[in-house]
Amino acid sequence: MGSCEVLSLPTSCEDMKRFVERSSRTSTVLIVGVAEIEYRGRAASYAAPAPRLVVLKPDGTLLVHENVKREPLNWQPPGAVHSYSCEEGFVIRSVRRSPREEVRIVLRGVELVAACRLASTELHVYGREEDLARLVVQNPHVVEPGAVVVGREIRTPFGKIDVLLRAPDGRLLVIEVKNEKATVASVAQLKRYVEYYRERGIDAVGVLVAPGISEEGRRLLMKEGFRLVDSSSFTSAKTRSLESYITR
Amino acid sequence: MGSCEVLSLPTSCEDMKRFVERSSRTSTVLIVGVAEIEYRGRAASYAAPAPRLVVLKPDGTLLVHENVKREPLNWQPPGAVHSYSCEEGFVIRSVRRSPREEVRIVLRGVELVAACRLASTELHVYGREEDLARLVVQNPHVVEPGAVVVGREIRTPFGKIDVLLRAPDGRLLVIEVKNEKATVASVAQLKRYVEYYRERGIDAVGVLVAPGISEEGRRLLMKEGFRLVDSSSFTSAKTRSLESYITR
DNA sequence: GCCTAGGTCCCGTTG
DNA sequence: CAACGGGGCCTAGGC
Repeated sequence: MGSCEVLSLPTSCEDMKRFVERSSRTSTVLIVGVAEIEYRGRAASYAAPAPRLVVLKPDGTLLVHENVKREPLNWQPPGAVHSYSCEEGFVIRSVRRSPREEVRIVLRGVELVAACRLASTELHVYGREEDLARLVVQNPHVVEPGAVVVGREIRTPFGKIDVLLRAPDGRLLVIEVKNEKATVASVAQLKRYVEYYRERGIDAVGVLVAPGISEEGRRLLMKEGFRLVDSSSFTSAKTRSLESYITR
Repeated sequence: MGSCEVLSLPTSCEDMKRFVERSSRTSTVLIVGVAEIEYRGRAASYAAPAPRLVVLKPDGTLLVHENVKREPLNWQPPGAVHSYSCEEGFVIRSVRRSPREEVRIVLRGVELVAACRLASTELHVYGREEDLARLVVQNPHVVEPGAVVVGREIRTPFGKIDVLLRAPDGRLLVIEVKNEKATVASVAQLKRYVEYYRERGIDAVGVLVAPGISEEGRRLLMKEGFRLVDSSSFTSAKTRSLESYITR
């Protein structure tokens, strides 16, 4: 269907400017060339001229990539406004407000300019914390026999509680779910929620549902008298749903 | 210097395979085409065939971008190993161990294939927490007149303390530095450090150095009797150094 | 807009 | 290797 348009080089800066202005509204523009980059905003940085890849997306996203790393060297998130000019070279100025941030790129030796219409889909990712929380809600007995679900994503002044259960003896079970190994910060988070109830005279106990915990996390957990439920016990079910999902 | 090589299309899958295998050791490879993507690892996802940009870096990084968002739809961090084959289309298989993760991309309608040698530099970003902590170490009096520096990045079982000061009255001042507005989690972190000392019978007080704090953060801060030092008071100095830096 | 928390977070550093 | 915390984190969801 021919969704890419490649600008034939060499060309004048003005031609490049016209090409990019025209195509960047609907297409993702790729530019490879010697780029000098200044960034000022929440922090600041300067990168001396070197060959880099610049990606401009129609939603205002700006990416500057080098030969290494998953992360761009410099960037602008969606919503930034780009403007182009011909000065010391082809200049891209990308501005974002709130927070006010600006990236200025000077391109000199341009090697490749292409504009491609790409998709913008919603990717469903399976196997996140939300999925694990759902499993807990559907099987509260894995935390404690006879426990019943009180609520999900309960808001407190200190954040949302993943799952709230009530044990047969009346105590509240505050459940914090972690998809990956829990850390000391996970336990601290749980502690904030439990203290919120205890300060209101409600008997609550913290329960961490995670596939494991760091040594320091365990220490704090013990000190607070909280419990750890190993979620690997029901990862088989998780894997099964995952398989059915991935194979369409 | 001609650092980009563009594969002329259309071409056979075998030619593409050879081109990518050859160039991907030293160059960043850009492929635009209709891509179908499966990911399995810490989570799992499936993306139906659609036009997308695939970036392969020599360090093993894999990126799949669409028309929107700063974040790639799918990816593999540095260290992944890519292999290529011709099956239902041009197939890229990218495997990472620890954690074991795999991305499989099937490319059918290929629109653009280019390989470019890009730079790999070290970018110095100025204005991060480290810089603010340095300012505190150099000017402990902004926290408390007469305070002296005890240490920096002190390790406790609950994490590293940014700066530790001793007040003229002998009390320890545990300083937590935040480059941006502090949150409830920042205060909780500080609380862990202070409690560490108090449990050992050492009189300690928490001080948060930040350009501001969220309302809930402030509430917890008050409750704990900690102090907030507004770092905007010495951002002028920060800005000055930043200016001298950015203008080379 | 602020605030909270998750993320296939990535990334560097240290033990 | 694990663990911890920063990051210009980004992104989604509430309010």
